[in-house]
Amino acid sequence: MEQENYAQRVYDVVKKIPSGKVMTYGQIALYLGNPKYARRVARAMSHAPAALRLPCHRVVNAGGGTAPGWPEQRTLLAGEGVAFKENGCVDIRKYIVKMEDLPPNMNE
DNA sequence: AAATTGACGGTTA
DNA sequence: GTAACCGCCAATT
Repeated sequence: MEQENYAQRVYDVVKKIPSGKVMTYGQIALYLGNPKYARRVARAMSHAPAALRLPCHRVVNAGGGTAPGWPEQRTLLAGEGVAFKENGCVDIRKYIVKMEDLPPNMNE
């Protein structure tokens, strides 16, 4: 199970997401060099150990929809200052942040 | 080895 | 602007 190396990259990026901002799985996947690895990132998050303190609550899908089975994610984001639409989706248009805006990765 | 599922994305209708 | 379909990759059964 060495593939977790990829998940590690995801964790590293997610860890750098600033408060009050959000990122999409596709954006992270693209950053890792694979535009269609969105699902892989999602799966990695589901397996993401809480010990890593990953702010996975700042990670949402392309539609700004929060993770199913994890309703408190919205509460966490709300605590970060992120606004939500009536449909329960995050205003990614306003809170999305690019990895270019994140601190430099000194892993590669 | 094959089939099914899943914290998804993008395109077409 | 919303709804539905297909496509992608990996892990699990």
